[in-house]
Amino acid sequence: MDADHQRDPNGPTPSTLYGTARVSVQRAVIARVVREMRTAFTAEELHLAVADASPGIGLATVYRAISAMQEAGAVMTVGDRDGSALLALCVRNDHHHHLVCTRCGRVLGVECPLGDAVSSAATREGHLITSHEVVLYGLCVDCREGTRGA
Amino acid sequence: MDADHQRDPNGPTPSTLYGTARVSVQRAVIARVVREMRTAFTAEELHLAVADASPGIGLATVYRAISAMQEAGAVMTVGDRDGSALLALCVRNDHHHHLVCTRCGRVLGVECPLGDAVSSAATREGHLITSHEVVLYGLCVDCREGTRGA
DNA sequence: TCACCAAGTGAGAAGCGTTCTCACTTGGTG
DNA sequence: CACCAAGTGAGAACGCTTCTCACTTGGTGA
Ligand SMILES: [Mn+2]
Ligand SMILES: [Mn+2]
Ligand SMILES: [Zn+2]
Ligand SMILES: [Zn+2]
Repeated sequence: MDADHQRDPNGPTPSTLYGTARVSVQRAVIARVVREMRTAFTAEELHLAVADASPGIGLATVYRAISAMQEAGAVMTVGDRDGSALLALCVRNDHHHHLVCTRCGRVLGVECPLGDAVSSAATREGHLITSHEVVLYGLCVDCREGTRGA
Repeated sequence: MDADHQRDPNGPTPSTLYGTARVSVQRAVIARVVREMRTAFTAEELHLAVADASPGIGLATVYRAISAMQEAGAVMTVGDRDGSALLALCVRNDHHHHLVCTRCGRVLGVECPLGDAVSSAATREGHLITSHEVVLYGLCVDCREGTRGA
């Protein structure tokens, strides 16, 4: 059942972001736009970018595509921005987390910084830890250089 | 400026959860109810518990109290439940995170499982990490025993 | 090839958690 | 005690997300 959450390990942009769900022409457009995304984005921002590429695609369709991509493990929520969910394309399909640049919005997939002691189905002081969420915020290499000395 | 986010280190239930904000009679009631909370809670659940102790306190007042407690560092968001923010009382006032029992809702403050490599203002592969979020989910000791063999 | 129909779509309405507005009250300060 | 910034309650408003419904699409099997 984990197959639904595993995508093609070859390359950072799998051929489909929707798992086993049907890929309509609208979803193909949305997937192409998402693959071009290098930063975190909201549903509305994605809708605008999609409308720029192919006008007429409804907001509900964008939301439904986001749900499908989330279920497929291709997109994750990495925070909120003004009440809207902040989304990011997962560029790797193993267990990982995200580093969100608070300056340019770029998102980097990072290895799980939690050790074996606090990994899936591990024990911590008598408690059974079954899952976890980690998000790192900071400056990417480029933005770090840009603000050097500021 | 960090003083606003530091509370009395003596004991797990500081005398005020509101930092420097004014403590009205309504907020005193809300603070007492929150201190009795042993599980994560939503704003509506808190409002119901507050109404049980002292009817007439408005939902907006509960939300405003939550905001004040969050700014004071006494309450943190530990997830969502059906679209509502899940909140938890912070039982420690140093840098820490939370383990939420997915069965009984109990919340335990846990030490930051991230090492020095990924701590505040640390560097990771050229990126400057300024903050992070960590939430652990699993079963507390009691619930783990309750489901033994199930 | 073609009928079938589950899955997807678009537009707008609806839902719902949260915030805001406004007239009023409270409580700390001097 | 006067002052007034801060807080309150009720309900309206806001805004993100989901739902509804009639219609279309596209994968599957005969
Ligand atoms: Mn991890
Ligand atoms: Mn930490
Ligand atoms: Zn950046
Ligand atoms: Zn438990």
